[in-house]
Amino acid sequence: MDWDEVRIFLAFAREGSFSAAAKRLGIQHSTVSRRIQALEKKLATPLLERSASGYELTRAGEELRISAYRIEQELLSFEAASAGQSNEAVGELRVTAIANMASTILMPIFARFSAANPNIDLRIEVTNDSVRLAEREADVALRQTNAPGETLIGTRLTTVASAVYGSVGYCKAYKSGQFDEKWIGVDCCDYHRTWTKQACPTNEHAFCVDETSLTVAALKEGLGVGYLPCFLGDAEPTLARAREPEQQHDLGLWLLYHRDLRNVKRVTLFREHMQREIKQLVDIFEGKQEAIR
Amino acid sequence: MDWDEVRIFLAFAREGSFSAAAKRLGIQHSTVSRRIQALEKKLATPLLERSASGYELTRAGEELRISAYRIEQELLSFEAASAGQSNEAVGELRVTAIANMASTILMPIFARFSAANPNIDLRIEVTNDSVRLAEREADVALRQTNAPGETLIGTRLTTVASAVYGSVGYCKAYKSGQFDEKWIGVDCCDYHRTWTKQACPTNEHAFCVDETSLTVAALKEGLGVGYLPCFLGDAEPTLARAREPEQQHDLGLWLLYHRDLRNVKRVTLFREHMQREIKQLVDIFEGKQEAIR
DNA sequence: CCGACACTGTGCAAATATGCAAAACGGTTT
DNA sequence: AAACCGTTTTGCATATTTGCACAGTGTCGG
Repeated sequence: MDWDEVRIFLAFAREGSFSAAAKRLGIQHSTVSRRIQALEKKLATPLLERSASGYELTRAGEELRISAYRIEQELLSFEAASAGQSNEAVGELRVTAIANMASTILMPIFARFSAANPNIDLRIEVTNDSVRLAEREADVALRQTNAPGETLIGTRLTTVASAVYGSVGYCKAYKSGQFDEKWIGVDCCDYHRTWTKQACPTNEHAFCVDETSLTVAALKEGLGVGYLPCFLGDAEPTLARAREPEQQHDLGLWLLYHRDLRNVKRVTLFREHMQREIKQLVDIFEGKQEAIR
Repeated sequence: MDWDEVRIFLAFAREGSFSAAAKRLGIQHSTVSRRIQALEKKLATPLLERSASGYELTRAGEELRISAYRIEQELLSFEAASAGQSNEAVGELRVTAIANMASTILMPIFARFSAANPNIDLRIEVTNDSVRLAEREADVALRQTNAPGETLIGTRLTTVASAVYGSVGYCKAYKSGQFDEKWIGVDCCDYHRTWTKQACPTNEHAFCVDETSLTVAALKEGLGVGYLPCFLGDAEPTLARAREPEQQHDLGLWLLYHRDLRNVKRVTLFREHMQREIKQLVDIFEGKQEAIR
């Protein structure tokens, strides 16, 4: 029995299709298909069967999935332990961050880390949906939240304040009482969706976006007002605050990683780097206007 | 990371050399060497280092060995469970038996099982040293013992009686008091060695053998007397009992297998077959002379 | 001290697995 | 019903891995 086929099967069981599994594994779907076939043949047991929508695991397949998961955990924790021992700042470090942050304020920080640690190849990946660090989809996750997962450990880097923004022109006209505020419908994350709903209970939006960068662009066009993290809104000279930030909209910026990685050099280095750098930007994140002017 | 490399590493860690690992895995030693090299490269951690005699595992290697062992257990128990579910009498059944039995009295029984179950490919392997059923070196073991391992389960098929044999001519001459009995030195198993020592405390042997079939041949030549299982000694017309079997020399014949395999069809079938067949041969095994005459 | 032996590393040819592209299939939409 | 999308399967050329043979090295025993 080829143990590597179990790894491939696990990817398939997670993703639900050969194609998706292949994509994650970075191999061809035909290979996934063939190797799972080979596995079934060797075990003399079908592991999956066609169903109405996609595939469904058989009982044996389900059990193998569980076993494979345990094996994965076993190997991941071994890898983490062995990396912790060698204690060298080498290897790959996969960081997942939120799009709007990674492409703006964080990028120079990443760049400096990379320059300071040339032997660590840093891979930044943008993922807005929650990433499964237990399965090591990434080594480190940067997340905005007030309730970080329990099984993960990490640091609260800073507080991210948000406020209501509009274009400079829009805000001026609005404040002089020319018309009611129009809210842009946002669907980029749970927080912004909820806050918008609270601020604009009628839920009437003439314009909707599902991505923070689109919110910025829409606001610039004078289409209305909407929530933005201050570090984004304040950085745009054509935008102005329609309301000042409120504490209830504060979010923690967390740097999270799996317990097993807590002693791995490249992770601790990255954590310390982020803490140092973010500390200098705390005013920007917390929306202290003085920091801008 | 290729999980299959962990499997190969485990074999290496067990056997202590590339060659031996390759032999057990049924692949080339160069492959073992290359894949372990590849594994070390991927982990960026040395797993083994040269030492005075052979290789020695590094700390990381030792940990990987432990992880790999757990993984193996995980997969073996999955395989057993999945085979148990399908409940079909198909697949490979690896039986390990003692040489002198397998080649004589048991062979017709194996043959009948094979004929009755054409979809099970039966592999008989002769191993005198204790086999590790936990690592599934075999599915079923046939062993002579009075203390079967605790972690294994199985059935006591019958009692194997042993007696002292010599050639017909030798026994006749000896019984008529022409000379003292000469003991052949045997080293085929702990039991025979111990018994021989007890019977012949001087430990003076003009002729020594280390295999039961050699004992038979030596006895036939009239070289002396020695212990044989009755089913072997009685089957040889040119041999006669120098002494009758004693109860203290009785051994249990056990059919042993791993707990996980207790519900696997091909194993239960084999067990039942063996029980049925051996029951008919109980007189031969217990050395009841009437059975022969 | 030398030869026999067993083990590991390397070059090359053969076997095997992979990627790629096209075809087949199922489900959904127009 | 037809066209489309995403997915899986299949055939084929290529890339990789494996086995094999040989060379190099260390150990053991005479």
